[in-house]
Amino acid sequence: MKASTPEAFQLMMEGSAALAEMEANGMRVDVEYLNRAIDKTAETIRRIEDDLRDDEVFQIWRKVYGAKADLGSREQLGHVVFTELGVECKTRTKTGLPKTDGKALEDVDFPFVKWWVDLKKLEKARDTYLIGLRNETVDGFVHPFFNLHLAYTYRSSVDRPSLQNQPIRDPRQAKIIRTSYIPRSPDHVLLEKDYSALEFRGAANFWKDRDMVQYASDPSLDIHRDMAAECYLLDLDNVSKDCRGFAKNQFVFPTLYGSSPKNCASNLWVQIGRSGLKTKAGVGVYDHLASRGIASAEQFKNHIFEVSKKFKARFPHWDKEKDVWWDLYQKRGWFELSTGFVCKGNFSYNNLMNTPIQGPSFHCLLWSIIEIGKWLKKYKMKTKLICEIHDSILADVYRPELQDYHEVSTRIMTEDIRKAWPWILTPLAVETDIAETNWYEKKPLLAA
DNA sequence: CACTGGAGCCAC
DNA sequence: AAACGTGGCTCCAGTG
Repeated sequence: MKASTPEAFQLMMEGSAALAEMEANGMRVDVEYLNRAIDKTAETIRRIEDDLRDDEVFQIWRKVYGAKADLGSREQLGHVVFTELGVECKTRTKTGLPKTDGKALEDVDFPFVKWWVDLKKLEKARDTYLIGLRNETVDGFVHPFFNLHLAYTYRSSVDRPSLQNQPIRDPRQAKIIRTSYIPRSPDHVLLEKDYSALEFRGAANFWKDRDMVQYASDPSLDIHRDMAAECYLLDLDNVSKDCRGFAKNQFVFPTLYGSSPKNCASNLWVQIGRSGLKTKAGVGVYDHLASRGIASAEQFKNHIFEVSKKFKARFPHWDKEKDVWWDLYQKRGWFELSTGFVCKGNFSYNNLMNTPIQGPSFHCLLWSIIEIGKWLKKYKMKTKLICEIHDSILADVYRPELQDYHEVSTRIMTEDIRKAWPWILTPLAVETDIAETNWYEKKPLLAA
């Protein structure tokens, strides 16, 4: 048996108390808006359902299933699309049925199917987010549970409802849902601070790879941009925002967390077509790659194998240490995080790559929440912490305290923490958003 | 009627 | 040899 350290114990105890306070504070909900949004979304859903029932595809659907025809059934949709309509089925579920997820349906040309997918999105918005929120709202506030004891990486989770997965990438979903969350009074504003590149810095700090630390410290360096340049064979100044984004999420992080070059290559290649990816100069990436001699998935795969080799050569200490780290765990059966938590039990290789990054990264945030909470209490401030989302803290800030809160919270998150935890080798930085009316309207806080 | 696992989708 | 990770929530379909 191996116990966690006193430091980890203390972080867990103080963290639990700080998160309990967050729960008690709660987040203000615009209930009137919420009710209106539910009605409006329901109306849109009804309209789409009516149109779908009038579509000739649904006549076929009805012919097959009769009275049992159900627009909500994926199994029925899969049969209609991939058998009755004769669309080629490229992917199947574990149980052998045609897959009917967004990816499988995006290339199906029938307008019926596009609207069906849209219908599902709206139902998700209404059922999971809007109604889910209303069910948990009492007297205009929602008080979700913040857990420290559920994720085995010692990350947090939130439930009833989760506020850590509120839509933000799809602008329509984001607007419908995030408009519901508002400051607790006209004297307050929402202020959200998130750590910049927390997990890449976490990787550098854990592996202590000199070159990784360098990348995570020098603002003029950008690993995602550089890897985009290598993956797509671009000059650095020809890397578009999307190219960088795909390199980040389909090469750099997957590689750090144990994915194979083969998988990275396959995902990157498909994504070029799916997104219509272009270079900064506006050239299609398939065309660009073809002009550099890479015209097939097979050639691209071989290319990404080379990129992968160079990535390892770029960070040789990481490349060596990750296997030492895995071997040690296999020998002892447990491993310890930078923040003192001891993890024992069955972990996969990929768990061993991910947990020491994801856990302590969140612990940086947790430490900051604790210290900001202490400071708010010490000075009897009216500002309240109301939510955290892995690398960000949401505060309901009393307007007269805005400047103080902004300065002190940033200092705690970026400077004080490094004095407490010398294992953090890289600088830390935060970005701040402010929302005067509701969470959807948040925008970068302009320097005062 | 309650419960469960699969499938899917939302976030970081 | 190869392997991206962590969560919550909903509906459907099947079971008891």
